[in-house]
Amino acid sequence: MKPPQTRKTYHHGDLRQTLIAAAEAELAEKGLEAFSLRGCAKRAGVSHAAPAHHFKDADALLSALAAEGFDRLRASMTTAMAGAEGGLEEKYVASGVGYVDFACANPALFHLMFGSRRPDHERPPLSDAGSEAFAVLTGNILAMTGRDYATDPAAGEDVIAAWAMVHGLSELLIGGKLHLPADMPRQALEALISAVIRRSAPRR
Amino acid sequence: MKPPQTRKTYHHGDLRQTLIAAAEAELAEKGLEAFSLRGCAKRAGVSHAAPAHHFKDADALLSALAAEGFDRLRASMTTAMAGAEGGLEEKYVASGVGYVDFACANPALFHLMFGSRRPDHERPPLSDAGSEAFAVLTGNILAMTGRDYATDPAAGEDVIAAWAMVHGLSELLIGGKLHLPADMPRQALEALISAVIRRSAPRR
DNA sequence: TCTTCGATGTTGACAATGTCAAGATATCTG
DNA sequence: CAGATATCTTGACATTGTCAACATCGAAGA
Repeated sequence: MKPPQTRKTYHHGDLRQTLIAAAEAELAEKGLEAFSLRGCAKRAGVSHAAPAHHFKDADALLSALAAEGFDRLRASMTTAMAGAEGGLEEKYVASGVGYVDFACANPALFHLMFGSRRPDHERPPLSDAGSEAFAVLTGNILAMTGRDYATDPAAGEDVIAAWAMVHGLSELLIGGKLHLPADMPRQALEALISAVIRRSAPRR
Repeated sequence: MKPPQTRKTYHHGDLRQTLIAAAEAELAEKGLEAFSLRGCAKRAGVSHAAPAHHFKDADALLSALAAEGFDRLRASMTTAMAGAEGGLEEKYVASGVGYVDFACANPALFHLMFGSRRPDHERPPLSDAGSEAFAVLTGNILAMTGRDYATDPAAGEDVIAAWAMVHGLSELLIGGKLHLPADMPRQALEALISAVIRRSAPRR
């Protein structure tokens, strides 16, 4: 973000990254439905057609942003795990809380990452980032049960239940569907989330 | 759907319902991202501005469609329950399978109902339909645990866990995130879904 | 150093879209 | 039967994504 308003140089210098940051701001403010590529360009202080030199499409820009999102989702899970005290189950629950926290802190980005067909989830930069976040989850379950999702089909149920629970919880919280009391203290909310996630822990 | 192509009468006769049906077709074919009001009008065989006389907005049309979706979601859950043999837990699992089946059969509609801010979820026709679907779930949990979500806050964890599990499972299946073997027999898939849902059943 | 040339950014244009206003036509009401 | 109302059409406008043509910069090689 060298020149937030108007820049002196004809060339921007780091437009690609600036556009991704602008896209995230645009997404957070206006939501995916009202997302506009021209709006991103305006935020970055360039003309409406400048993004085309860095991203083929509007969707390509969103893909890059989604990939960043998966990286940060993974980071949110691992840092939450690092702060957890106790056994494997505590780490498992903590990673789930990290997942949910990320979703609640970045609802529109989360929506882009999971609920949209606009990014191309099959292409490497995005698919890799997604797989790595997924690996945190499967790693925890491997540690708890000794079963490897990659090789042991019996681990499938554990992994799916774990992922579905944290993901569904995230979606419902973001969507405001749960109608939780507005004055609910933050600590009580965290406790509720933890308790729900704990239910999905694999049985040994 | 009186006149699929061109009609003889100047007035349509039942444009409102026709537009909702057209919107569902448009949604299923093109997805929410590429949904177009003019496309709906074309499908219904009317001019591009005709919908304005029945729906204030494109969002108003989508709201009406989403409300229908919640009705059908509830129906999918109750019919699945009716076909279940066994005790309360079997009915609970069946209602969840009905939820997931609806989502998989109507992915774009499901996306509209839960993942979009375009419909106004606060206004009666939609909010009521959503509440009624929700009531199937809470009803089952009340039957199993004797706790009422409306009055007993201790039921909250049960209800949230149940909903999060079926909802997350639906989202992940729709999004193709689970990378299940493509040749997986339908029966095995249903068994897997049932097993996962059963994990979220309330403990007595 | 100079000069190309590719990368990067701008301007202008186009089709598609949602929405509005004005007019046309059918149906209803008295 | 006549005015009033509901319904539909046409035309227009601003906005958006994308493309093509042009402008500017920076760097690599002569």
